[in-house]
Amino acid sequence: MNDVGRRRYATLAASLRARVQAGEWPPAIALPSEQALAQENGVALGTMRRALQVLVEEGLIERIHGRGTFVRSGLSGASMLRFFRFGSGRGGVPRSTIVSVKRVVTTAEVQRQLGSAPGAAALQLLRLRSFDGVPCVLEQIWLPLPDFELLAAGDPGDWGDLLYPLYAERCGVQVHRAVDEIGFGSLTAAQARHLGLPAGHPCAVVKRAAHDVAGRCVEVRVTRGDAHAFRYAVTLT
Amino acid sequence: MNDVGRRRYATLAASLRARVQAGEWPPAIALPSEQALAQENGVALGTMRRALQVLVEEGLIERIHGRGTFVRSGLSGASMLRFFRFGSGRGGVPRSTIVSVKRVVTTAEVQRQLGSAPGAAALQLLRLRSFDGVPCVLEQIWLPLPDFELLAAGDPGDWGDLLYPLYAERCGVQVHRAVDEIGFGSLTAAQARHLGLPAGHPCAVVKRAAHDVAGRCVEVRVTRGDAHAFRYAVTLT
DNA sequence: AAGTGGTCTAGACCACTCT
DNA sequence: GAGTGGTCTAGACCACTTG
Repeated sequence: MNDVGRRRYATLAASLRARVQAGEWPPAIALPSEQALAQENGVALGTMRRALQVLVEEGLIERIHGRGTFVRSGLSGASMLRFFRFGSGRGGVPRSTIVSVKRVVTTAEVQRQLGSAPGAAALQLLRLRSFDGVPCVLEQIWLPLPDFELLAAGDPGDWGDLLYPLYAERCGVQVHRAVDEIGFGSLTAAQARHLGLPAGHPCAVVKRAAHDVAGRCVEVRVTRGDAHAFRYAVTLT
Repeated sequence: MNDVGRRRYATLAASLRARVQAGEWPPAIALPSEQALAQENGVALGTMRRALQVLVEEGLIERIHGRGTFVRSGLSGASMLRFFRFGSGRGGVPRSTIVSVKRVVTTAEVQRQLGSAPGAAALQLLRLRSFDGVPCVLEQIWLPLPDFELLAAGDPGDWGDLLYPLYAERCGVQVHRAVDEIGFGSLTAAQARHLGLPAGHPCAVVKRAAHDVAGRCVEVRVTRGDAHAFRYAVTLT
């Protein structure tokens, strides 16, 4: 609890981080100006700027010249399709089809990732994404209940093609950070049927854990697509 | 060529970048101090710091408290093994076996990546890496000639287990940046034989283009390993 | 015009490394 | 102790967005 010897901007950054994670500033309403924050904390303007810069680099907030400083809203460009090259997919948003929605008791593995209690309930979705009617990837998705109770009630037909905006609008859940783990496997007969591929066909498997701004896991997702369509680039420096 | 209206630190950063890429400061000898650079360019210290910070973020230089500012030397942690999970590989450096070395005329694809002229010569290596005598990944490597002429002459037996330090010591080539593109495929009979797997076995394929500090491509590499041992994590924010 | 973040300055003082 | 980068200050001025 003692800050002696600690860099002042780091202390300020920690304090601001806590306030952001506690939801003090909802997305779309600005934080106090750097002037105000500096005064409030009795530090020079440059020091407060430095503290804010830390949170910017963490991806927690964004600063817009002339407008203000804002808590970053949901993830953009998180589509699984970025892992695959499909002939017709010219950057557009692929169609989403919800194959099934059921209330389940999570398996131990999913439970661990969601950080929920043993025997906790979840909503399990099966979702197919396609370009021009051609199925590309198949997704299994688990959402913790009761947070997503409103989705369990609704009609999947009007959910649209993107899930994260849906989570935000209907359930007030903002996905802020995600970790994707890439692996390899082969399709079960049932999975292959949805994708129009032979059973046992090789597939890329992307396991995602998505978290909100406070670090709580709000979605577990397993995506499968044809291994031959998989491509992903990494830059090292 | 005109800097009017441009941010001063960006101009300074560009100037420094050019000098670094021209090789003005070899690795291990320090750049002038920020004081000296600021004075030399007639700007405040903070502005020069900001310019240096740009190059740090680009991964071009690194600053060490109390010692000075240095051009970053070769890539570290660039091992292909980071893409795979093998039972025995507890973080150690795997053994490297050079299967073959030959002088070749590059294919169009490799030529394009190396940025060399049509019909240009290259050195082609075939390399097997193993833990405890168990082969893990197989690599095809192309190196532009005449830059790597000294390797063509030497005995692969004394090359050791790491290539990038070898490139630096024997040929004066520093690998500074690399782009790895991940995909999936299957092994040819010859490839499978080296890895002790059946022909046609699914494999992960990592295609790398490695560049020096000036941006020139100095190595093309294709690495293959058992697809079932592949795993890679990506974080999105 | 008022308010926001971005750039630049000039200087003090601190922390680390080397000799 | 001399020299390096890292932190912090106090303030001027600029560029962008909004009413």
